Amino acid sequence: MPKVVASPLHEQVRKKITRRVVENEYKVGELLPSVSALADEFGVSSITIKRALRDLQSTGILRTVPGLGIFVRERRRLVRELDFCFTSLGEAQRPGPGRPVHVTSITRERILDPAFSAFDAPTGTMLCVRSILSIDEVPILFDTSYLPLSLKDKVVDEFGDKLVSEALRDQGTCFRMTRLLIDAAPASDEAQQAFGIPNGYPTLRRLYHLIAVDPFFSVFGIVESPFDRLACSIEMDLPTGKITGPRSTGSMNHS
Amino acid sequence: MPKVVASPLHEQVRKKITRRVVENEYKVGELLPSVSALADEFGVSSITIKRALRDLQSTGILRTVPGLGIFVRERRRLVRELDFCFTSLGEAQRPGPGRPVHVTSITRERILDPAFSAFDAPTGTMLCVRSILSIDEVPILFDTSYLPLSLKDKVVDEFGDKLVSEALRDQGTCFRMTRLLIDAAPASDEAQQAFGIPNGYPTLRRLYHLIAVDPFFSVFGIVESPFDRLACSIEMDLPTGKITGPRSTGSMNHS
DNA sequence: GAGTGGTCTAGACCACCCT
DNA sequence: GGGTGGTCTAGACCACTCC
Repeated sequence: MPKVVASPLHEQVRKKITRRVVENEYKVGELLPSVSALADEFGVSSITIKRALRDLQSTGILRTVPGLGIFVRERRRLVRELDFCFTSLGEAQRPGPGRPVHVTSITRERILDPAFSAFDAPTGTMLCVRSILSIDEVPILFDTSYLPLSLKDKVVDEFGDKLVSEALRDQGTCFRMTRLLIDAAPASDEAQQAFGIPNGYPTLRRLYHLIAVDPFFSVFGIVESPFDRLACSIEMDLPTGKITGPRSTGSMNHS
Repeated sequence: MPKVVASPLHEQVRKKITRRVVENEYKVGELLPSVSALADEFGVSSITIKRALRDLQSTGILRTVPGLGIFVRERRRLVRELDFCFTSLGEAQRPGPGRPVHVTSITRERILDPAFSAFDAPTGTMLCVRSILSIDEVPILFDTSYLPLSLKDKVVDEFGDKLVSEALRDQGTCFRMTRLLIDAAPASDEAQQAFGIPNGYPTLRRLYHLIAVDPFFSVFGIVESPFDRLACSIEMDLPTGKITGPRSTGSMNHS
């Protein structure tokens, strides 16, 4: 007799709820039944329902409002053509009403994230600027830039309405090469706070190393975006291997 | 008087345990103290410890072995230069001892993932081939390819030791363009099974659309990798915006 | 058998929202 | 007040591993 191990209750419940969302039984913007109602319906304890709902947190399909209930979240995502520095967002990033870039901190820190070991990032203390770029009031990018300490006075007045790499370029710093490393990761503590996302939420990251013509000047940094707010696209001709475009500067896209 | 809301116990515990791992107090490969021991030490219930440990699942820093305990996992990751089709892994992917590519299923399916709406993917039934690419016995890529139904007989014998896109190219199919969409996402059910990763685990995804010279022939697909097993890199000259390389064909990297 | 972690439950307390 | 979900606990049961 084959050994059949039933999947855990919270997993069954999670999948049932997921199915109801993707099949539009629970519609976007709608309030889900209360935990106790779901517990009655599924014939399990309310704790198990809570467990299932909590495990759905990282999928981004739900939004819980304290005291009100749990809603089905809209899924809409920005698709951005991968460009040479990748921290810009074209016209959407121009300073203007709404001030899309907000600097959250300027500190002195070492580069600690082990992912930077792929670059040969310096180990000493650097100037660290963190900022949030929003579009239509929605935070999309969380940027952490590491700059030489000497630079502070020169660029600090430009912060507040553009990203560090943009500010430097506008001030005449000439970069000759960009190294990018694209990966995924659970949200950092800072990103959790910046985006209001829960622990473990998947993010798309772009670690960058901007190499200036001045051989002693480099900018390191990392941009994080919640997985459901940004994706990046690339097109290339196959015989040449060269990148086509960038053509469009970012478009909203249901996904 | 400022309102100070203490962070939840499970969050405090989670951060303490995380800190002990990153600061090497709990070393790689080592067994963590048992749940009850941690509960005693932190002065909380064992349930709260379990909760904290479960929330650490998606960070990939722990590995729990049933009946034994919880270990600190080694963090080592493949960094792969982004190339024109992005489903290949250079020499590592050549068929040989160990048979790195394993086809898990060949079915007929529609493309359902809404992320494909960024491409103008067909809505009809297609031939769907899923396969796992491993390196050193470790699964790295989970590929889902969607092909025209007519193609089955022609390529099916090539499956089993290479990815679909590779097999097609080796059979003479000439592609003129690749469209890529890179994003992050929680692991799909299939990826969870293929990689043995828990629900909600962040993955790096590359959706691809290979456009053949034959205007009626297209290949769509998606490659998923756990965030802690693969990252991709890119270098470009800045004045031209052209991609440098690919140079190295993949290297292991602590991160 | 004694240890491990995973599951499931009941029950209590809290903060929040609406009426 | 009565509704919501989030937190924390105690306790029971299970499957697993090692001795």
